[in-house]
Amino acid sequence: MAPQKRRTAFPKVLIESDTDSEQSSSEEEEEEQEVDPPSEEENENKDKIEDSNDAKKKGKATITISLKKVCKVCKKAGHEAGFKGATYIDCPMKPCFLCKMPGHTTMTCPHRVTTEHGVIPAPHKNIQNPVEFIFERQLRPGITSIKPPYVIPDQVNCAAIRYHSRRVTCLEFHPTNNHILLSGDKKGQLGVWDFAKVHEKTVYGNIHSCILNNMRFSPANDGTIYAASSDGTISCTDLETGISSSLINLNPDGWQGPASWRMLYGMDINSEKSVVLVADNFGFLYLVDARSNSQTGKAIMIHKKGSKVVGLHCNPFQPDLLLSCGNDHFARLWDMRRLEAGSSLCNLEHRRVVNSAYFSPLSGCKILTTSQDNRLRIWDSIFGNLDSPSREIVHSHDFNRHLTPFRAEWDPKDPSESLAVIGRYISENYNGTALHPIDFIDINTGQLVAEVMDPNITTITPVNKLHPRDDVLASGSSRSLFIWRPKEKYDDAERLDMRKIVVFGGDEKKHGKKSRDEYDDDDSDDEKFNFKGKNVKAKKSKKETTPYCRKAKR
DNA sequence: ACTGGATGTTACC
DNA sequence: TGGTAACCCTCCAG
Repeated sequence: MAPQKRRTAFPKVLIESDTDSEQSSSEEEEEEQEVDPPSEEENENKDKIEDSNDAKKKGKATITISLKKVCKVCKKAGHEAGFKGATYIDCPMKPCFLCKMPGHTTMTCPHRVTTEHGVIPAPHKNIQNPVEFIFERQLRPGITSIKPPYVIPDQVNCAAIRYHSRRVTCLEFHPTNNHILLSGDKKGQLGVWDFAKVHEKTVYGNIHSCILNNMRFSPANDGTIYAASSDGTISCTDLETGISSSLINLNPDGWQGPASWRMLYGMDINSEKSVVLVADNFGFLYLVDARSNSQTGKAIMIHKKGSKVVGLHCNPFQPDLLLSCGNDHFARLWDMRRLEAGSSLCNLEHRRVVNSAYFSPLSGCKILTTSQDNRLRIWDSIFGNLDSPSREIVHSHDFNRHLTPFRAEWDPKDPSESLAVIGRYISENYNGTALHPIDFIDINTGQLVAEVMDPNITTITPVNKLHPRDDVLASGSSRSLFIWRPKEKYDDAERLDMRKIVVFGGDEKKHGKKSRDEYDDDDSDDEKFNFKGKNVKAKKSKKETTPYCRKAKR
């Protein structure tokens, strides 16, 4: 850094305090703004250094520090945005934080989550192509339209745990063992937790060196998990032994700068073809043969060049159909037999980045997407008209760079394929506490079926997964994991005392200097890694098993 | 009970 | 088209 000259004489400091305006009525204050724009200008610039002409002549500057209260959102005086107790007051100068439309705030938004979400109904579609006709005649009857009553896991009465040292990024239930939950975090750690025996967990710490973005169980072996990471590798880990190998490593030469560092985001497995599909941050799809552990063919550009492909999903019913989504504002439908750049069957347009796109879990006929424009979109039939979504549901799940992106997930048990779960970004004031519920939404009507929360969980819960067989919800909120079950099925005695949240060792505050790597909440998801390239073919993961309760959280 | 810092995406030039 | 400032409900440590 260039050496700086010290001023010989300290400049005159003028402090504009807020006292004047507080003494005057608010009406006066507003008037003052209107008739005297320069003063507003001054208010806008807190700590502004202003050289007066007089001072300039003498070679001294006058520092004007404005202590007048300004809105932290728009920097204008006369109002303030932020929490008043547990209620957040929006800045009236900005468009609605929920639906993004100007003219009102979240409080008065017609889509505000109170009893139901805003639904924008489908444009009337009366064009029926032959495929759609056949679908309606032959396949639709297979999907029950009779909705069984929803069972909502709405109480943390089983287990809560914290062993991740970074925010949770993904969750996966074991395909056969009902009590095993796998979790990945921003640091790349993989947790295996038996939530029936609350204290039993294993954390694999050296499989990946940064964000574990997605994971899937091997369809051939339920003791094996595949994971895609921003370190550019796909790992294949044996859950019993912790032995892990890399299927591919897209950064064999290590860190050569952000322009070349490839990160893996979307991942899924096509069990029919025994192919692991992954996609990277530059728009490319890679196919890896799960038997030979080798890449088949070349990488295919499936999204806009240079854009992240954050989600991949193979159709559960029709294995040749692939769904992808990413930062180019599109979800795209592909035929696996004809995969090449620009050959998508369909492009589902969104107004902003698409966080996730999933086929419905049973029939695979519907598509549910989550976009950064605060809308869930439902396409009712992949055989029908996909030019526009059948419905848009306004829901608060905005991007915040410090959070794992929200993804609406289907309930895999719901035979009517109408229930979805997604965490909510904006809070509500519940008895004086600002809480961020987990929303259960009927995607046919847009109605909010349930909002699930616990007064002890004040953090946002962007990661949620419903159990494939049991009435269980697993959620990841910041660094913690929670297991929810239906209140109605358990009496209060079984309710978990949230003070007994289990926090395992290795996460406890250390005294003295902490290394940057250890504690900074560095969300350096993409560019600023400091790791050397690793190209490990097979390695034994370090097992950190700490079977004791370390601390009771308030 | 504060405050600072980490840093992805977008809008704008 | 590339570079960069701005950015609304975080979260945790100090």
